[in-house]
Amino acid sequence: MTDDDQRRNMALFSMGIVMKLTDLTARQIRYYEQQGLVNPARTVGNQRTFSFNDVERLLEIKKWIEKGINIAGIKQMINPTAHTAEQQSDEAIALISLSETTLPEKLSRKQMHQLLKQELLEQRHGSKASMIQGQLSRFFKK
DNA sequence: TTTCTAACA
DNA sequence: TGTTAGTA
Repeated sequence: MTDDDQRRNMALFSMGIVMKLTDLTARQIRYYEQQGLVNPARTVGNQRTFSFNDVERLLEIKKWIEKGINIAGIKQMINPTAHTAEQQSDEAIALISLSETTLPEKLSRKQMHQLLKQELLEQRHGSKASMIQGQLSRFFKK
C-alpha cells in the first residue's frame, strides 16, 4: 500500500459533491452501490463518504452505462476475477457480442480474441491502465 | 439543508 | 430510474 494509494482511498467527498463530480443522480449512485459496483465509506451518521477511487469508478460505470452495457456486464469489468487471461478474453467477447452490430466488419472474431488476450496478458504483467476500460471501449458504439 | 432508507397514484 | 415520505 503506497502513500498515493492511501490518498486515493481517503473518503473525502459527500454525496452532493459526488453528484456534481459525476453528473449522476443520488439514486443512481446508491443503486450502483447496492449492486456492489462501489463501496463508499460511511460516517458515524451513516452518511456515505466517497474516495477519489470511488469517484473514478463511478465515472467508469457512467461511461459503460452510456455505451449500453448492463450492470451484470459492468460487474465483470470491475470485479477482479480469478480467471485466466483466456477466460477473461472469452468473457469480454461475450459482452461485446451483445452489441454485435457495432463491431467493425474488418476485425474478425479471431483477431479480436487475439488482441484481447494480448492486452490481458500485458495487464497481468503489471503494465498500466486496464485494457478493459481503455482499449476495449474502442469496439463499442460511439 | 443534506442525506438516508424504503417504497410506489 | 424518478420521486416522495419521514428521519437523522
